[in-house]
Amino acid sequence: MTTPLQENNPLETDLEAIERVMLQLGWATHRRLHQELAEFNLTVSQFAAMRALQEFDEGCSMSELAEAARQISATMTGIVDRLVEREIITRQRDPDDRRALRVSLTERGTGLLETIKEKKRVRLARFLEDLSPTERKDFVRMIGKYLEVVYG
Amino acid sequence: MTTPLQENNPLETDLEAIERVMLQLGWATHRRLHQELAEFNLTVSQFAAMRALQEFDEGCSMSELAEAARQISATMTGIVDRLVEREIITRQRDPDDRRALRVSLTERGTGLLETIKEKKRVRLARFLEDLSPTERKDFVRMIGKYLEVVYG
DNA sequence: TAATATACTTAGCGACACTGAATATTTCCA
DNA sequence: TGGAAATATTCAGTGTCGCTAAGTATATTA
Repeated sequence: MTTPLQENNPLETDLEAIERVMLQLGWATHRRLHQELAEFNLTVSQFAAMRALQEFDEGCSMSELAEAARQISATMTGIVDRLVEREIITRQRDPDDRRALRVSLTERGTGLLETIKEKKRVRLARFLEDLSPTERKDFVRMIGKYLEVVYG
Repeated sequence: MTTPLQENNPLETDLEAIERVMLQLGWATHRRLHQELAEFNLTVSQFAAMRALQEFDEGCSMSELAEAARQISATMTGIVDRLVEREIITRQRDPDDRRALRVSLTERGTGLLETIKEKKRVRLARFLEDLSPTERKDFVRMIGKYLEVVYG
């Protein structure tokens, strides 16, 4: 079926372990976030859009937002529709290029985002307490490298 | 708005960095997987169910599967419906408890799962090459701890 | 054996996420 | 300048989630 696992090949065993743990991490993270966000009546995609938007100081276009949140713009239209309706973000014609729209977080949206992030920080802090300063640095570095190599 | 970032408090800065990188990891992982699975006409939830199923040697009940894949059973019914239709898994009455069902991967399902995992391993191997054996061990250990502490 | 508990499904709703086509605006170039 | 091509976005349609509430069938127990 697949290449048999070589007991004495460390690369092979590490690979199995990391594959397993990363898949688990990905799914667990997503499901947990989905459930946490339900409390705020937000979906994971909406949250991702809000986070992406926060990275742009002056707002951005629909296509920029779609790219940052890894969506195609047709999908983003619906997500933005619902966030605009709830006054979490705004969407206005760009005066310079009247084909485009400029999207930004409202004050209310920014506040909501911070509330949610604050809740996550509490759990995260418990994890960090168990790591030494060096381990913390290494963790960030390794995750960063993982993102870079595996997700370009 | 939120507590200002203390430049000289290492825990605080690490927390920001990890919060950022983990949110990014969660969303990037999910979106990438979503797109990769499209090639196989599978959704992320279907893949999660298949992976969960693989952990049970003798198959499992619908409720066990739902719990392992972090779904409620009503949702799992639909996911399983579609996988059964495509002969990726089977669902049969449990002879011992006729309320329950036993779900298992078919041979075809197992093969499909391995094909997908194999593709992921290629990218993962590139990441592992850049890490020392010690770093690899630390990585697995830290992700494991993260999962345990943050997602219980 | 009747009440209760368990295992699972159905129905219905809102939100994705995709494709393909339509619309409006801008840019490019002959 | 005038029209084709490129760009930015939306709309329509389809299938899958993921949830709640309500229903069916089987098992347990008082």
